[in-house]
Amino acid sequence: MTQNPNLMEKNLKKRETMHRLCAKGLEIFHHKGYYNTSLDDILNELSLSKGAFYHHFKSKEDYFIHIVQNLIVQKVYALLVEPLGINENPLAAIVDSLENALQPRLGNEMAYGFMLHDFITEFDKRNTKISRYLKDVLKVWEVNLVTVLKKGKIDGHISRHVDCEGVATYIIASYLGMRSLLTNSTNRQLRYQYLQQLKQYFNAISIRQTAA
Amino acid sequence: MTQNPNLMEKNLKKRETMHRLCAKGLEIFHHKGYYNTSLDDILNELSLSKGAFYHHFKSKEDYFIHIVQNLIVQKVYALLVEPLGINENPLAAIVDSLENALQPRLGNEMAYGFMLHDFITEFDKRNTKISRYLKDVLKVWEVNLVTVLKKGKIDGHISRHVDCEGVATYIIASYLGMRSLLTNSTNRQLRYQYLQQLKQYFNAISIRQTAA
DNA sequence: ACTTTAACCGACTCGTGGGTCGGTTAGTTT
DNA sequence: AAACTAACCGACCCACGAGTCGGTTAAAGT
Repeated sequence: MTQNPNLMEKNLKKRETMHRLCAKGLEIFHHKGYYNTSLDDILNELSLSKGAFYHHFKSKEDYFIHIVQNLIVQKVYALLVEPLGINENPLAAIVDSLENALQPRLGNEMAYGFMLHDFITEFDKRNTKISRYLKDVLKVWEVNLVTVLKKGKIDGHISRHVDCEGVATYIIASYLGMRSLLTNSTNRQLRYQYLQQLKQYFNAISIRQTAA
Repeated sequence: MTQNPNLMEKNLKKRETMHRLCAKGLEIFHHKGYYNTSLDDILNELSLSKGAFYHHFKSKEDYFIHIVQNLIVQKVYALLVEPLGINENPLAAIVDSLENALQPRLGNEMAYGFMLHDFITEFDKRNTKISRYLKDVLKVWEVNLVTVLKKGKIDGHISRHVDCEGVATYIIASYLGMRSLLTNSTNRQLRYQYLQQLKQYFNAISIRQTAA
């Protein structure tokens, strides 16, 4: 019960190991797929044992849910939600955030930007519990998109007759699909084509700013 | 070597069993996922044995490739390629085909319309051989989309400055993503929103037909 | 110093599922 | 009718991977 510095240190150790497990787990799960990755694959890389793992997590499923709630949520916020507030014009902000999210990340973590979709499709029909957690994360993005779109209407950037929920859905759908097409090929061409067409679409729903 | 009617009959028997296996396999694989379905799951439903299976196919992988090349290709053609030729205006034809493909099919085979995407994401990073076969099928759709889009330009339905490859990519991406969002919920709302926004987008790249 | 406990170890169990193999049956050929 | 063979049977093998459990170590508490 004593809350002295020693206990603190123990907690830190625990947290650090759990974080190492989660980080490496996310990396390998995303690379090879959840069901195609055995715990030993991860534990070997970290020189940890089964015992260590089950000391910290009660199952592989529990483990992955930790990863979703700690790491994946963070990435979605950082890449897709927070950037929405940067530009005063929401459509421009969305284009910027997607362009950035589709960039292959520096280092070896290519296409690391947004793994949510890969996992959603993997767990769909296989593990409804995990699916729900993942869809919740997606919902966060959607809600934020709708919010900035509505604000864009008020601020006169977006045509008043558009259906913000519909637009958000369409953006998400096209982005998810794009991510599917991009796997295997870090294809600059594809990314460029996608962003160009997205802008075309945005033209159709935006209010042209009369220059001067 | 004798090509008499009896041999014919044998071949028919073989073909019939293989077809039953493929059809049921596609149904269950699509429902539960390839890796989540054991051969026994399928064989029990058909009251067939391991021996029968391995008499006709050399492995589970070989089996699935048969399914792709016989059944999935057919469905893609029937649902997404052939309808492109019906309407003289390609954008209208595309909208119609997608609207139809997103309809849940009659009977219990809901969302049966287009399973290609589910499989592509499942095999990505897990089985590159099968992935290639699946991507080839997707490519067929893409090529046909580009063809009708280019024809649409010539016929004066589509603005001359658009990038047909880019448009095809964008259509495919949004459609694949839409399919992801539709799983679990046979959501009429989502489908409607998607088609509305697709039309918005098409407005941006089409040449308005001056009525009268 | 002695005990307790958190963190970790690794051999083990056990269910699952792809693939094998020695059959049996029923129809065909000669 | 005997020999042959395609279609099919189902018990078995074996690898793999999630989860278990009785340890060991090292630091903390007393």
